[in-house]
Amino acid sequence: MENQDLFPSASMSVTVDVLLFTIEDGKLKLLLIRRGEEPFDGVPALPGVFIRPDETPEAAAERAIREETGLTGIYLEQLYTFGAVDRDPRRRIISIAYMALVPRERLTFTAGVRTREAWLEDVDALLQDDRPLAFDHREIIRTARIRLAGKVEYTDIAFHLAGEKFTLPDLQRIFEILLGEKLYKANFRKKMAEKIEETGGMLSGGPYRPSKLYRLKKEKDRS
Amino acid sequence: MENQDLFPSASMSVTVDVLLFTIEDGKLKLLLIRRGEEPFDGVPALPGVFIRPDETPEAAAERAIREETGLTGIYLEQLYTFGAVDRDPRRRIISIAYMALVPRERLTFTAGVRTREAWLEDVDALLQDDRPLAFDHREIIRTARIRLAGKVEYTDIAFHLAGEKFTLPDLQRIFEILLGEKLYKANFRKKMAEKIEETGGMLSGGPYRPSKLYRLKKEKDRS
DNA sequence: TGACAAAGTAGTAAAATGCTACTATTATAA
DNA sequence: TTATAATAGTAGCATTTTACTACTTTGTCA
Repeated sequence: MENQDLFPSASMSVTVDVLLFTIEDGKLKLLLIRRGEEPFDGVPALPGVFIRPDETPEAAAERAIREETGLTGIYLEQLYTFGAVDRDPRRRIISIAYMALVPRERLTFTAGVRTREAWLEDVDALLQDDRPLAFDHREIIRTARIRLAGKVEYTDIAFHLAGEKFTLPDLQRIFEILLGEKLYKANFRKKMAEKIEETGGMLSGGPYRPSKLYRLKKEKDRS
Repeated sequence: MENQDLFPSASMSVTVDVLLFTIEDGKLKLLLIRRGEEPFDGVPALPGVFIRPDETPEAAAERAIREETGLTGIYLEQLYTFGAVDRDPRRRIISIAYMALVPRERLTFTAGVRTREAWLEDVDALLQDDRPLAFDHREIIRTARIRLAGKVEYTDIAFHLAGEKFTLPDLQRIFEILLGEKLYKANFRKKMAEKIEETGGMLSGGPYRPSKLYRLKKEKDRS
């Protein structure tokens, strides 16, 4: 990389795009904004910022989230770097995409300073139809959706979409939404057993039998 | 991303680093080069190039490989993008790392035009000791090693380290090297059965019983 | 007090995995 | 020509995980 080259000083703009996911109404949703300038003025897009010279990509992603939602300290992971030569019609831009996961109850958002509006969009519905999205953002979203489904199986990523305390039925719904398939209750509970612990509390308020509240165990406390 | 920003025209250098893996002498090995200029002149490093303005990151990775080995058309996948502010002592550089996998028999290499020498290094041994490596290349290698072990389990990535035709004992060795653990022969064969098909040929030449040659089935032909 | 409906548990068949031990095949040496 | 070494390949069983059904429990609300 830092190898020399025929064009050693060639430089380009680098941006960060953020895919902020949450679960709402039993659906996986994603924060979109309406662009407030060219190109793609008025078109839905992912929130994003240029990386500043003194800023890591991750810090830039955090800044993008903060600008759009006011939130800090939410779970972030790098997705992929998109670098097609013509992905921006004006000039060469390379963009590092980050996925952010947040429980719905922590999430608030308004239009950013330079953004017309912001809203949550049903991801799977969005990927079905062919509404226009700015740049290559549709491809980025598709990549993220696949990654998310894949990582549910071998990481604890799904827990970032649940709150601090959660019920097992709710947790199961999150897993099912991400995976796109029904799971068996009994087996799901057996598999979760080693990862979670009871808080002692119950979630009443709904009709019918209340469910117990759990929290995610620390990695080290697992059997 | 293509959102406007307070520093909309801030730009930086973007490079690609390549982790070219192969299997040799029962070990996972990686192509390293000795740098031929500052910074880190004379220090081992990953091969890499600056991305040209009219070139995708993937094409740049292919070019880096071609320059060092003469090879084209080998398996490539993006690993991660590294962007610590001080990862290059001179100036801000963001680097996209790519993993390349190639069967040992396809691989030849010599020092590149601007490189002093090139050689294959035992990856796990390298990660044990603390020999100096240029930039954050040690961290990049560590990240790749983990990714590789992880992806063996749920993708066909390991097959890229075997040739077109391979024996099951050889294939099992590749899996074991990547995973870092012994596998049970009988179970391994059952699991591979759906992915592979016999070529009809045998690999003789060794002492003792020859083994059958297989090839990877096309995805669509699998049961 | 009882019905509703979801929370939570039991249990069993089938499939995958962990693990041991066997048989089959070939090259080489005697 | 035969015995032997050593790997290729298979059988088979115990254990664990997964698929799936059906039950019992517990609260709210009429």
